[in-house]
Amino acid sequence: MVNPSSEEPAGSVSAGGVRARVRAELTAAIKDAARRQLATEGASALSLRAVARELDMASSAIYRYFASRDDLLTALIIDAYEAVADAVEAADAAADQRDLEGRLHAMASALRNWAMTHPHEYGLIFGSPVPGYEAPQDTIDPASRVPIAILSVVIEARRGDAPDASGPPDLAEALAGLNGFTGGLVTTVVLRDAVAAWAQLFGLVSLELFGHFENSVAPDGVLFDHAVRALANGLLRNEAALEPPA
Amino acid sequence: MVNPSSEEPAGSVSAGGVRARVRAELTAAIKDAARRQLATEGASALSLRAVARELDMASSAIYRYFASRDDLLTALIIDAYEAVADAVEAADAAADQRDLEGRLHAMASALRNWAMTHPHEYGLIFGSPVPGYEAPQDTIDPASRVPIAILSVVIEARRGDAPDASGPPDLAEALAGLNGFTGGLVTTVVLRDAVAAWAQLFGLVSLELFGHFENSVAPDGVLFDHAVRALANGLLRNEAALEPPA
DNA sequence: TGTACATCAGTGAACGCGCGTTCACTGATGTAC
DNA sequence: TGTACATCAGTGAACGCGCGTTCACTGATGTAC
Repeated sequence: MVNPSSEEPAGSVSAGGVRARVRAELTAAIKDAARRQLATEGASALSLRAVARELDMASSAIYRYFASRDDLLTALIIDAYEAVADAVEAADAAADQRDLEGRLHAMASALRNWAMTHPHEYGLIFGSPVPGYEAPQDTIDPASRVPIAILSVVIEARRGDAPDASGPPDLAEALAGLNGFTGGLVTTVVLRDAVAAWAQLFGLVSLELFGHFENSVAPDGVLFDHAVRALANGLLRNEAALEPPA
Repeated sequence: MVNPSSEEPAGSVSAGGVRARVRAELTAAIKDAARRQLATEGASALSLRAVARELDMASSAIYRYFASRDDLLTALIIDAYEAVADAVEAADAAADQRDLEGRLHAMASALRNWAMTHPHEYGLIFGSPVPGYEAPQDTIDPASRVPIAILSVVIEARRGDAPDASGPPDLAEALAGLNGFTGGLVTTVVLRDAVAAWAQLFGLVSLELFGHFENSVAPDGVLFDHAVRALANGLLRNEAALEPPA
């Protein structure tokens, strides 16, 4: 019922506007407190009562802003998706648009930086799904912004590939869901490489953040940097798309 | 205090052996019930009381087998690491040892298959860390078996690379933690590619399993197959190790 | 083989806790005339 | 500008629940002589 993300309904600009602004502020304060709690307790331990406690209000008051715990969680998830996407897209926009390798590197670094500075929010959206929580439709669009940003650069780089090398039909079918994003501008082999690249970036960040690089890879991002450069180097030229002799 | 994984202490073979065997069986039954619960509720909702309920015993009885909830969780985590590792290593062993690409493909497929058939156990070890749970030392060795198996094939394939192409010193430093595993048999550039490959496999499996491929990549593993073959093809030859023009 | 003792497995009650959500309510803020 | 009414924000008590862990205990199983 409560829909805090919708704009205030039309009404008296001064009076109604005040109420709406206060409401928006408290909504944000609740989400901030929830985020803070996320950082110390983890997603599934997120508690409405604890959030209310931090804000010095009755636990029942939260229900004026979010219909349920899951609603609050959904809001946090959407915010997190938007936040990483903002960071990644901003990094892309700040780069020389002609330097595709530079853009890819900038986006990858932005992704890793955001993850390192918001580890629990990253885990919320990129870790194992929260048990019992079913992601609603509203999360789909925000969730696709980052992968789309990365795919886009690859597509731009490889648009010129000969269309006769369009790859095996079963692969095309497996990637059919991406046609809406790519507009068929690119061969399926390139698309395969682009998805694999996104998986590698996601994998490097997640492995590090989730502790799987402990004692084996330094936490300074040097490996990440080199790996991304190598990835971009292979990906944005034709070499990496070589098919097995088969 | 309770250490269910240790073998039975020396004693009368018949009598002591019976008690120990019964104990081992119940320990396994507890872990099975816990795993079953994991599958429906997720890791952080794992409850000793629910496990006890499923086994028709008093909740306090669990404490004869595991000192605490965290101890049980640790046992499940270790089991899960061992189980994936067993699957991956078995797939490797079953392949023609001379066909390195085949071995890599076999291991990758085993990883994905295990993940698909044990999604919550996969999430337990490869998802976001369970809040408040600190992984003890005993998890380190089992956790490294899979990455080591994968690195090993790459190392074997690329052992002959010219040692003068040993790569930038900062990269060598970042990967110094891996020296114990590789014995310096391989250049740091190859090592970088190997880690990136592991990250890509992990990323492909995790993205799919955690729902990030919904509506974009078919769930039939066709993309995975093609991506792995392309990865192996590039990785096990020299081409993928080409450095950027600097 | 038989007996006295020690060890172990499992019970059930209890402690203290926190949780999500509902409900009837009080005041304050906004709206319509 | 003033008044009557509607809407909204926030309260505090309560419901019913499940949790991890401890404790003193009862029987059964194993051990030593």
